[in-house]
Amino acid sequence: MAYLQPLSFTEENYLKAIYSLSERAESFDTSTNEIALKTNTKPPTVSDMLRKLADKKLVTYEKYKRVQLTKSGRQVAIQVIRKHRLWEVFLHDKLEFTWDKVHEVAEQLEHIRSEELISRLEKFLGYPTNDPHGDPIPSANGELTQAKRIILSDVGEGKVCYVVGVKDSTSPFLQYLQQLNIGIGTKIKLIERIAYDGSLTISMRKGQQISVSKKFADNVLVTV
Amino acid sequence: MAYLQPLSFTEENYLKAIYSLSERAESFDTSTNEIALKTNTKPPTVSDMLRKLADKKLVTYEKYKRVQLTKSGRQVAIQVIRKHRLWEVFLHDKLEFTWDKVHEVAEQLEHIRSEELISRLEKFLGYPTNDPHGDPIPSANGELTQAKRIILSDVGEGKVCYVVGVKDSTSPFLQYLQQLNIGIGTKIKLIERIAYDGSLTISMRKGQQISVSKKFADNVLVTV
DNA sequence: AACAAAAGTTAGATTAACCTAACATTTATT
DNA sequence: AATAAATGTTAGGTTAATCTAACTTTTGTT
Repeated sequence: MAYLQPLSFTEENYLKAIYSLSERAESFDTSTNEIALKTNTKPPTVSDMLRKLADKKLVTYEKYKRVQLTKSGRQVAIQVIRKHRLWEVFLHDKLEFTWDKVHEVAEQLEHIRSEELISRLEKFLGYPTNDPHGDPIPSANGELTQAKRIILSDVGEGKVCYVVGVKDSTSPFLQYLQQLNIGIGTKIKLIERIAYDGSLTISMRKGQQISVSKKFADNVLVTV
Repeated sequence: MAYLQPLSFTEENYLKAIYSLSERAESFDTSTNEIALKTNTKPPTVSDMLRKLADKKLVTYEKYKRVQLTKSGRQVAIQVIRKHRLWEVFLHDKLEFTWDKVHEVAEQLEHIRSEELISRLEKFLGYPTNDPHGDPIPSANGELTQAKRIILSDVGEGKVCYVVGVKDSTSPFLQYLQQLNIGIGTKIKLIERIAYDGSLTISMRKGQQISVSKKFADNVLVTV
């Protein structure tokens, strides 16, 4: 559970990668090649690292088999994600970075080592529950409460929902969102669904109605 | 002037160490052993690093001779110091870290690479000119303007001054300051100097008068 | 079931940052 | 000026993280 030696940035990054690859629908493990892809390294490098992480009891791993995080490995990964997301909130809310630029800087900040820093930062930010992309922020003890999120396309006609995130986080999409003045927390009412092409008529704020494509609505995450 | 490859954390730390060792009264250079001392390494490690930094034109260095920063080496060092001090202000002013704990965390934060981050942070903090220890914050273009600072002991009777920093930054001293409720910006009026032992009677805020020793007053930096 | 393709590992090198032990140079002192 | 002390460098080794090339195991397909 506790790990004596602090982990290197590199080790933290591998654990984070393994976490995100493992926590997908219906898979609790991942593979050497997938990790290599995600971390921009080559498979042999990953093999070495997996042996090392297994020695430290952070992953369960046997040659030629798929990898899984142990309980402590998962805790480390979640703490890194917690730090990443809190820094993203800071960059977005306080420093006014745009959505599409917070990630890169947070990638660096997430490795700063100081419990006190993170708890003070969290307090300073007002104990946020979601990052600027709508992803939930794990609590200090590693709990991750995920509100039920659906895509905007699946909201019923006449229903009201709140934007909590996006599925696509590429720049063009994020920029379009900004143009439409849609962000985290935006309240949206679904006026009408056009059967022909799945496009939606929605209204926001002062009743201004706009039309958005199905492709767009598939990439906006909301809670009802 | 421009350096193509970004420098490693380690290289930045050596440059910072060389800078602080070089910028002391009457010396514009430093030595292998001093650097080893400052960076907690051994002299051979420093020798290697100096050769490397010399190749990158960040220091002027010849075997067995003393080292000096080049113009671009100095610029790099100053930018690191700028980042360090801005982060210290953030930690102290926004996250309410105590004086004595900001340094350690800032040592890590100072290496985060992002021009935009630093300029936004600076703006967010209100373009501070000094860090929580009173040291001046270099401007984005590397200028360091040092307001005239004198020790509290040298303030004339009846004169008013403002605390801008400390000479001693060990914990016991900083804690004593906190106890007296003296910090950066505190307005102090010097009431009386006792000739016998050099101790001072000062008043702050609502006229509460206290007495402090010469030793104490020698370590408080102020501007009049 | 055979075998090719895909996935994964081992072997052997490389680079950065460090070390100790041994050697070289500079400096300070008699 | 000779020599001891201090300072600095070289040589050779270590560890972490990476790579390519060659090999092995697993998987998927005819």
